[in-house]
Amino acid sequence: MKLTTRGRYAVTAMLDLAINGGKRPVSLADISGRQEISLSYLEQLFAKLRREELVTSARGPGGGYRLARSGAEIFVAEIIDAVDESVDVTNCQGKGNCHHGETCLTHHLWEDLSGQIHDFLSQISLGDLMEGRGRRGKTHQSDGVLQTLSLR
Amino acid sequence: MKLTTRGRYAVTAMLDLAINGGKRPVSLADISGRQEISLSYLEQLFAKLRREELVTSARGPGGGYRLARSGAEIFVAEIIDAVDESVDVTNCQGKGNCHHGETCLTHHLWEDLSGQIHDFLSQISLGDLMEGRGRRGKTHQSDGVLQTLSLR
DNA sequence: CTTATTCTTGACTAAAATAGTCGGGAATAC
DNA sequence: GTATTCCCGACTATTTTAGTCAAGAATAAG
Repeated sequence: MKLTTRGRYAVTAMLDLAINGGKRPVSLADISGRQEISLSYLEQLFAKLRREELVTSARGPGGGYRLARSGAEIFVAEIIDAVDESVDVTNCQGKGNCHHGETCLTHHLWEDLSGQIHDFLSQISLGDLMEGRGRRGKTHQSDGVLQTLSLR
Repeated sequence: MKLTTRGRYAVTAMLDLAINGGKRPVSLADISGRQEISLSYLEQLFAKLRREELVTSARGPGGGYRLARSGAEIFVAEIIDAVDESVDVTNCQGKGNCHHGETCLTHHLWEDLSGQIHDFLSQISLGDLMEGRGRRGKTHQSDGVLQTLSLR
């Protein structure tokens, strides 16, 4: 799991799509204008998002992109995975051939953490973000989400 | 919040320090050997970690670095913040001067998400990782942590 | 006190990833 | 038919990452 500006652009663009996309598709030119991301760069990102079936496209005048599913069913981790091909972290390629030294141990620990972050982002949907279930939202039951974490 | 290979190196190195550092300090040469990170690159990273008071140093033979606090009191978010200076995300600098367009809205949503990730990583300590309270650990009470998330 | 070890610092360089450009093409609504 | 929009590949510039190098300061140990 990596979290770079490219992933941010993708999530931002998808959020824009979720917000501004009703019945009509949204053109990349629109997103480009609103989010100040270059059109051609968006094209590259959406090529990947389409390959992963997170969006559908329509050509021609009035065309553009739509979310392939509802915002409640599209998770942040999916978006980031789609555009940000993850790197292999270990230098033993999981072959377990580094018997000496702690190399594999710490790599393994990192992988665990990375997996946790991924799981975390797999539980946050575009819909959640839009509904303000971010940090300070719905003060009733979903605020304080992180306090319920029993990790420590 | 950003999550790049540099942050991974830093967390890995700190984990190595937590694992291999007992009474004696650990030299960067040792970490470099075990984790296969170039010595000079480690030097750069540890300069920042020291500035943020996450480690203490001792010069001379037998010298090296120590965790400034116990592993249970050093959190992943701190390490990443120390080495990975975060970028400003908005293009209105929070001045609230983009009245037209949804730019600020999506940027705000991203900031919320970014904050959530940060909070999440602020709750995982080096000690937690070492104790196997990662993904598959202590199957009794701390496994399934993520299931307790009530975000959705 | 000398020496080897280790941190400390800054400047520099190489490599990789990111972000953006360009030009042409295909589909399609009007 | 024509303007609009997605689609695709190649190319380039910029930034970040990773690594190198060289000089210096502190200090433990002989």
